[in-house]
Amino acid sequence: MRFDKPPPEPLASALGFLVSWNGQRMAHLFATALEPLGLRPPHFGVMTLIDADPGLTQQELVGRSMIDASSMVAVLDELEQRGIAERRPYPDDRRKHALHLTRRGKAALAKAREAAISVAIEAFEPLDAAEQEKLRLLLRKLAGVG
Amino acid sequence: MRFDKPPPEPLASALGFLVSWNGQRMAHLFATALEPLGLRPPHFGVMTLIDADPGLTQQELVGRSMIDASSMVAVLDELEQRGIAERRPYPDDRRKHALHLTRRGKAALAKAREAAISVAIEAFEPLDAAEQEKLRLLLRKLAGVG
DNA sequence: CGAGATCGTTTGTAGCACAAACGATTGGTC
DNA sequence: GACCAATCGTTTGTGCTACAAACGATCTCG
Repeated sequence: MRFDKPPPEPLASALGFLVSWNGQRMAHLFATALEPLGLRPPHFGVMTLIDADPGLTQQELVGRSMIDASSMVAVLDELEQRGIAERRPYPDDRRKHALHLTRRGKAALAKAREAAISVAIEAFEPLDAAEQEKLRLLLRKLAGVG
Repeated sequence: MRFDKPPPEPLASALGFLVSWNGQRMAHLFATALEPLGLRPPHFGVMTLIDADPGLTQQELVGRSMIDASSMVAVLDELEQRGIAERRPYPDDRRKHALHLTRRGKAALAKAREAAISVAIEAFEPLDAAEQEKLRLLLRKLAGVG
């Protein structure tokens, strides 16, 4: 996808298209910002979830991340292989794994957060603080968040 | 991706995530609405462009649609095979093709437009007219449109 | 005419969603 | 205590799309 130019005019008037275009652009910027760290958005999301709630099972991660179970296996394999996360045995149920971040994983997450914040600041620069807040409220309402 | 539930709370507060989530949801809803017609979003986009400006070359379509040249070949192959569009010889340059919609193509586009409009109305139902307009303005500004 | 650019095309790599099936393990039931 | 169904993580396969590189045909320009 090319995001160097704003969308052409007939499309830029359609609200649905605008929502979709900005969304894909944002996802693309985010992925680009993460790339130098060797991470893709799914990795960042999973790392964030594990950090917020250590010991989560893969099933719980799937439920919270919108990543399907098949892909989750691959993401965790990569995180584990790189020493960022580890699957520990889950007490009382040998089918499950308890996911934890390693020390290296927490450091990597901190770096990734910096990149995410800095790209967000840059991306939303066209809007002032009040406009950003208004946008947030509208999108929350559109998304159906209380 | 699962869009049946609103995004989980730690994420729903991040503006970048909200933009991205709503965008992907919108794209997904749109694709689903188009599916019964045997069309995918790229087909609809290309059909719309050809209809608005008959005789466009593939290069011009690529420039206006954010679809890359490789994929454009496949999209046009499918549209042509289904009798929706046709590649006619381009006057003065035998490398180029002039794209046109067939009568059947125009009918298919009309149907697709109905589906698109109806899904848009449904998707933006949580927002009243004034809110939708405010959202449109904010997103245009964010996208860098005039 | 010849060199270089352009247009459409083909091929290959990669990420991701989705669906189906599998072994290991668990829990409930008779 | 044995059996059956459900669950968890996993593997495999299909489909769509972005991206990059290369190609033949054709055009343009010197």
